Amino acid sequence: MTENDRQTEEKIFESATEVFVAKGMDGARMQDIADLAGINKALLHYYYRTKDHLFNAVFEKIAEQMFRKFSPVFDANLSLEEKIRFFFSEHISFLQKNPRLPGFLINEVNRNPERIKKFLRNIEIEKLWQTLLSQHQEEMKKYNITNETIPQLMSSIAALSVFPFAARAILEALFERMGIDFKEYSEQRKEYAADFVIRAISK
Amino acid sequence: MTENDRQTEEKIFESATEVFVAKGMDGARMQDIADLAGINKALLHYYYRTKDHLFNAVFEKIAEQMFRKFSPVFDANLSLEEKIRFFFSEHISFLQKNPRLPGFLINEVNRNPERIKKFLRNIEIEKLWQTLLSQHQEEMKKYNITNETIPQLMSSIAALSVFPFAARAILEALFERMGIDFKEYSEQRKEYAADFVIRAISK
DNA sequence: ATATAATTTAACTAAATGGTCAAAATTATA
DNA sequence: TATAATTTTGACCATTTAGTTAAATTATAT
Repeated sequence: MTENDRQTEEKIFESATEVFVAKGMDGARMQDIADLAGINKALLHYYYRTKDHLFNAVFEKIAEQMFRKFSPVFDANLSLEEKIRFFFSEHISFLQKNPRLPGFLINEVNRNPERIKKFLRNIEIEKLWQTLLSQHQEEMKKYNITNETIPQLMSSIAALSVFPFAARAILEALFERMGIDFKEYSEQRKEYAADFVIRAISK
Repeated sequence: MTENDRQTEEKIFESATEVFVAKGMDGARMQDIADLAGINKALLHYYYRTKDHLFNAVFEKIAEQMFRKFSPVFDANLSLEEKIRFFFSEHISFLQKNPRLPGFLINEVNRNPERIKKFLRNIEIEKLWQTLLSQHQEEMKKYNITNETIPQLMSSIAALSVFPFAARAILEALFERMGIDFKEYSEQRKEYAADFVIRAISK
């Protein structure tokens, strides 16, 4: 039954995602994935031949989700400032719903740097890049953004969005003793980070 | 022989650090640590009873190193701006020498959030906090830093310093195709990040 | 209905892994 | 130098784990 089929495969994939994200590739157990999916362990191997296959499928999906969130920034017919606000709002909303993804990605990318290289080869970064540059030539002059500082700026923007979620456990440990709630903090962050960047690039 | 003793114990600890940082707790193998230390696996258990014991020792040391780098900021008789520059310069220099620590910490802290909570309980954060507040009351007014935004600001500073190293593999994959060298980037970053923050908090 | 194909399971295997132990080697001590 | 204490080792064990297999069950086509 193709319908039932799809159901089990999907259930396996969801369970695998949950376990891999929580425990990482090395910490994840095929048995745990099977249990969570409510199926036999052998069935995992029927749908995804090996742990590696299953993990790769999960990783690709997650990486794709993470990076997809960046792309609207490149098309949208918005000013640079609007794009920055839009990005933080969208990306942090996504991370609020998927708070463990940053930690997962950072872990796996460190464990196997080749994987992300291969993954990014399929994304035409140069193209997106050129789009962005041509869309904002005048603004970049205005904001004093040069080719030299673009990587610094881009990585700073990513840092401000992603880091709090990657290091969430540390921040929560600190916040706990200051009476700060992480949820509140991350909600505030959408605006704070956007303002922060915009002030930083305004001379 | 206490001297020789110290040597093997140290060698074990160094090897364990290297392997744990590279592979994480779950990915690390006691055999690999023993091999790297040039000793028998049984000897690991002679000095550190279990893998957990050994890992805890390594983790504590690394966490301590990471957070120690923050503390001079609290004593130094410097202006807020000087402290910011000082921090980025010092912390990024440390990370250049220990580029894998951020990824390691983020991974392990996500795997076991309790560990970092326990660790931070031994650091008198409230005290450091109060020191900082009292040292810079006027400047905080000048920069429009309120009690509300302090967590946002602090986490932003940490993010700008730590994130590029945690996500180094991703950045390198991107930079590779833009002809940018990570070493150069991280050297530039000390000044860029400091300027970035200072502009961001100046109205 | 029946044969064929696809899905699911229980039981099993081989390899890896953390940990143990008794003996050997080395070092300290009387 | 003899003896005791410590350090180091090789061989071993129990458990865990990814992966296999053959049989059973279910769905599909004729």
